[in-house]
Amino acid sequence: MYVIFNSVSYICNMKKGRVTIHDIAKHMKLDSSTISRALNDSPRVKAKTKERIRQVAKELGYKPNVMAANLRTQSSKTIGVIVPWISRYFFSSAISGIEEVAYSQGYNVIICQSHDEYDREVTNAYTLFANRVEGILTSVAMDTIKYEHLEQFIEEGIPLVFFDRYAPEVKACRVVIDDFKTAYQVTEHLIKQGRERIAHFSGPGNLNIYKDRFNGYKKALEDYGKVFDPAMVYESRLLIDDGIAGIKHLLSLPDRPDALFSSNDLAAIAAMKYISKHTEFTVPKDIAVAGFSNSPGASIIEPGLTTVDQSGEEIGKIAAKRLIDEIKRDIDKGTNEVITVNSKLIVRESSVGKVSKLVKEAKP
Amino acid sequence: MYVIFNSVSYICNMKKGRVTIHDIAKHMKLDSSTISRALNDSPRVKAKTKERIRQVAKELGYKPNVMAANLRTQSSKTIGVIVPWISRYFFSSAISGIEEVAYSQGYNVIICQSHDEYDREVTNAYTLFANRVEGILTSVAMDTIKYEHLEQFIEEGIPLVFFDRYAPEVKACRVVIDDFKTAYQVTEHLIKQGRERIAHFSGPGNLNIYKDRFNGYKKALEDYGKVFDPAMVYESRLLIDDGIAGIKHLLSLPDRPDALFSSNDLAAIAAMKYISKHTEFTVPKDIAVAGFSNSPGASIIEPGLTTVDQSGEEIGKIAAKRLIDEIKRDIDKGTNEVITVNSKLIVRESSVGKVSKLVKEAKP
DNA sequence: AAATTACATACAATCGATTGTATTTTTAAA
DNA sequence: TTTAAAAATACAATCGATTGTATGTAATTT
Repeated sequence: MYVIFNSVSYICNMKKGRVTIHDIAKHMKLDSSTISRALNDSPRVKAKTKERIRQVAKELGYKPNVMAANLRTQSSKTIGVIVPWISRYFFSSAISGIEEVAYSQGYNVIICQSHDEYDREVTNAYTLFANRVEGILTSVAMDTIKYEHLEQFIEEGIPLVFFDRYAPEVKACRVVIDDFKTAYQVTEHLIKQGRERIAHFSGPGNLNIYKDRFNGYKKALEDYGKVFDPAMVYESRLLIDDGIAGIKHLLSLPDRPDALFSSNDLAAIAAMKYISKHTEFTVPKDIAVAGFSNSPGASIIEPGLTTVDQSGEEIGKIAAKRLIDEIKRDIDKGTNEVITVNSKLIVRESSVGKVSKLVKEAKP
Repeated sequence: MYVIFNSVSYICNMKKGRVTIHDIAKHMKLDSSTISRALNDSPRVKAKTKERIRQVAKELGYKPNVMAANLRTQSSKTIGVIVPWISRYFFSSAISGIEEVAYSQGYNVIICQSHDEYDREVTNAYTLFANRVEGILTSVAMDTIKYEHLEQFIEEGIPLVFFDRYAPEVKACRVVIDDFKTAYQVTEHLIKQGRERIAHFSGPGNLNIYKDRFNGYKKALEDYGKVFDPAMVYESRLLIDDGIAGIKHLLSLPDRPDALFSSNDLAAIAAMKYISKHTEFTVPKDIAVAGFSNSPGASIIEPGLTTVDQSGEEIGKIAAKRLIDEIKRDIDKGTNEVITVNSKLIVRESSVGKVSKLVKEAKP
């Protein structure tokens, strides 16, 4: 019979030098491999021994060092995420969904933000690579027009899944909503409310989502026999100031719009705020407004903002599931598959009702 | 002279087996230790050799494996963050600030969410420990009343810094705003607008921030000679439904309030929405409303919500700086130091102006 | 009781980098 | 030219776990 517990207290007092399986092994006069197998519940260790080992491990305050395990097993159990801004509602909810799925499957998540800048995105990609992430989830920066930093992952066999904003050139799965279709529906809705001159806030043309939304908008106009007027399109980065500048510009035109479809909620809300504070127009009477994304602000503003519901959480979850699937199955990588997540038009008061007389008068 | 580049293409084609310093060493007929030193710019390697090594490393597509380096150096260059919800604006902006500082100092950030549940917080803490994070930043869950899972870090010499919500029992630095003082100011402001019956939405009593805000509210009432009426305090988890239920309840009282100070914006906005949609009262005429945190919605809602500006980004940055300081200096750990970040009352229309006649009449 | 099998555990290499010490090469001084 | 000192590089152990192989012991079969 061994008496092994009397030195336990001594070991526990050792501050820095964490307890390793070798310490346990020494204490129990066993080999570290047996400890490892026991703690991993291998059938190669007797049940009774396992129990004893677990007991001692607990008493010694053993905590596994996953870094060591990962090095040995050549797996990091980590996935990397690059988003433009963590604090944007859409992205933070996507991250929330990603984290949810990842943790349930034993993966850690390392998060980086590109601040919508290409250079930072490249640095982030490098960091994630050095950390040997097993997969990447990303929504590309507004500034990104080269993609080698993303392609390197695919070349090395590390799966990559885009969500929301993707790089068409890169052969990777993408989880998106049908931007074209939903933008079409938004525009159609505005047309059906009797609007004649529908303006559009668009984002940087290199991003698919904005291109698609623009195309959906344009197609709807054409299908319903409205003239498409380039002067009605205001392209920007869709920040608050852009929304203000955009609406200011559009309302100053001789032939001003009677509706606005913004490619995101942020700019739409900024525009609405500007209209109600600094102009004599009212929403929706004089100008109907619709946004995109259904951010929390859309249901707070008065009148409620018509927008497109796009659940970041759901998109994040689906993207994470797909990524982990690719990691685990170790196949199917590099397919260009497109996963389309449901999105739907949410009609609120900002776009409903007949256009006001004012607009008609303003026309020639 | 060596001719070493002709086999490079062969190596580059090797998919899985990543290039290591040993591969470079073999190719250059050098020792891996020299490669390591060269890539780390050690003075022990000749400048010319370094240049050659860097060149070959690049050609072979070498990417360092930080996991291996970390294991050897006993450092993970990673800090862990546990927040209740990533998608809450305050937390996502705090994370944004944390990430900002961390990356500038070469640290990665692993993020977990507790969903405001104790059990998940414990699991998260365990995961972060296993990943050998060098420090922890956390804002504790609403449900947390035991703290061993946090204390273990301090016991093991891993610095921990609280931000926003802290555990008073745990001997760790905390980065907070002066909740008592600002809550006092909010209440004072409402009193100065001539409000007589000020209600309060409070959060779970085990969380310092809500306790402090409540105490600030109470103290202001006392200082200004108002009676403190427990019936005017509604305690909840401050979610949207809680805000609705709370205002419903308060307005149904025989002696209803003429002002509301909510411990967060979410519930305040929910209450305002309820008031304008389902009652005959108006804000601020019949009931003034103030919130806490200055979330984006506060400036979107009409009338604008009076609230307290509390920059998540700044708090996150300061907390991260402090944590990294503790990690690096390897001293000063376990001090109970409190770092107070500026916060200030933002007065908007929701609380300004004289109280309406209606209220006076309702009084005895 | 001898031989065979199954079971439990030990040994040793390995993952990819870092780092103290030893050795070789180069340079400078005698 | 010989030798000492300095510079450049090689050797080898290490971080903490995992895992294929070897070894020893107990259980089973003949």
